[in-house]
Amino acid sequence: MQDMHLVHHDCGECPIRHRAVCARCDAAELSRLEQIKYYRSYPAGQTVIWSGDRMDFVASVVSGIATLTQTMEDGRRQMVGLLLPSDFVGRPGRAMAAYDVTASTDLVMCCFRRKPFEELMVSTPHVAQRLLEMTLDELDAAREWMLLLGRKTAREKIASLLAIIARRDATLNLRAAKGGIDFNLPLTREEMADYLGLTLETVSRQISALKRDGTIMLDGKRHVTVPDFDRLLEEAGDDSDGGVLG
Amino acid sequence: MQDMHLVHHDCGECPIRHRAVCARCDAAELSRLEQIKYYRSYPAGQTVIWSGDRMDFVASVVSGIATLTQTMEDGRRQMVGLLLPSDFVGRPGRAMAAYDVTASTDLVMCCFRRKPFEELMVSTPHVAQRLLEMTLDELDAAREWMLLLGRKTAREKIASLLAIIARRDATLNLRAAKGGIDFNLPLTREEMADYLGLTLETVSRQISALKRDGTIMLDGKRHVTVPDFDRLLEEAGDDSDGGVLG
DNA sequence: CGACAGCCTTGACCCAGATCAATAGCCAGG
DNA sequence: CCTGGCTATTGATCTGGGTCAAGGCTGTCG
Repeated sequence: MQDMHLVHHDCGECPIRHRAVCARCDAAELSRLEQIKYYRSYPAGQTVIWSGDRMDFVASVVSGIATLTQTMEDGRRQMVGLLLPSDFVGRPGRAMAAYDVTASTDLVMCCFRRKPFEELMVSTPHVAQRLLEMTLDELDAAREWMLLLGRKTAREKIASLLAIIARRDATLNLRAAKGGIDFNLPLTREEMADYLGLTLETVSRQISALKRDGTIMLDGKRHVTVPDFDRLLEEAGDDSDGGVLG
Repeated sequence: MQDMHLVHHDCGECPIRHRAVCARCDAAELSRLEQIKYYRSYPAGQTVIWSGDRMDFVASVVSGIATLTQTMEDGRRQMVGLLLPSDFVGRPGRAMAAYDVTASTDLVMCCFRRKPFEELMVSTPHVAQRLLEMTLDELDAAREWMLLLGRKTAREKIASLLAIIARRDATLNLRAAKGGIDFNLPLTREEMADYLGLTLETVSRQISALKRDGTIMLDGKRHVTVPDFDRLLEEAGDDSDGGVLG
């Protein structure tokens, strides 16, 4: 957000260089990517693409947060993805957007026109390899989310979301994820509700409840402090470790 | 199921040759795969792998149906994947199973030891390409399921599941998906409940309700006839078309 | 400064689906 | 044939979270 203006003509200095779809590229591959890339910025709240629209680019989130949502005809909404810096948007080989993509905060994306990118995927295996790895990670995340949506209580859902945001925030900002943690919620109550399969009233009530019994502390509506992360994980109903799978 | 004994030493005659992870392979690549493949069979109900167990193979489902489920410590279960013939099991680059894999019917899998398969992925781009494509499809399916789990009513969930099974059954058996359709439910009421984030009682009640008002007909507990597929889709709350995205 | 617009919180009430419980069909085995 | 073990159905009741409604807080703009 503060670096919306930072447009890195040199990929070598890009903050997501080692996590994005280009992570595995060598210098030669990177320069090919550099030739077809361009940056786009969106202010918070703006829609990047509507589901069903033609989409002739793919992109990496450079800074800010984007969301993927599905909407039913009667207006029920479900967020199906939360895209943080380095996450990939779009699907090679598909011309139509399958989801609404929205900038949840101010957003900068590094875009590639779809056709050249697809050609590049065939010729530079490192891009395809990394994309496969990222897609498998997203599939795992989606499946974890399925457990949350199908089986967790409202309180567990909120605790899980806070834990995930805390963890992601910690990795992005290189702080330790143990002991007292604090972070800013990047989502409104309504966006949280859309992500968790709840109503915004229930989100609000459960956050109040977690505050009431000391699992979290709130400073304003957005700033959260977690005095005991393990306790939060317990509330989330996850296996205590949050273990990384080899 | 009926072809549990069919072990195809010649990939050319394999029923999933053109849909599985090997779909794009040329003759040379296929023969390399053929060298490292082996078949395994599991009777209905048997667990293929437990979540957290070491898993040193990956595989394609040849015939039958397998399920992926996640379980919480207190026993709540959520199915996160339904694997039909040609679907892929396991994750290259990961040694631990992330989910319980269970044979829901008698099951035959075409297995590859993980290490040789990983090496082969690097050297034969067609395998990696196809795997990426399949993973992207699964990610889309998982996200569609997130909408179902987060926002659909019990009745819509049942209708959606029936529609999906009907459609998959139709493509596998090359029957037309319009007009009166019939198929066998490959899942018990409890498995359906685990998939839909419901209890088995609710599943039973909603199936009875759909039968009562003529959306489906039941012959025994497993055989379903759908007189009007569009009506079923309406009950599922999906956009009428079920449109394929380019 | 006041007014309005967005967000958020809290309360009262309701209902879809969970839970608890009883029963029925359908084999396989003795 | 009866018995026991599944699987499924159906009823009665309970409850978590949805719905509806009324403010409260904060920041921005005139």
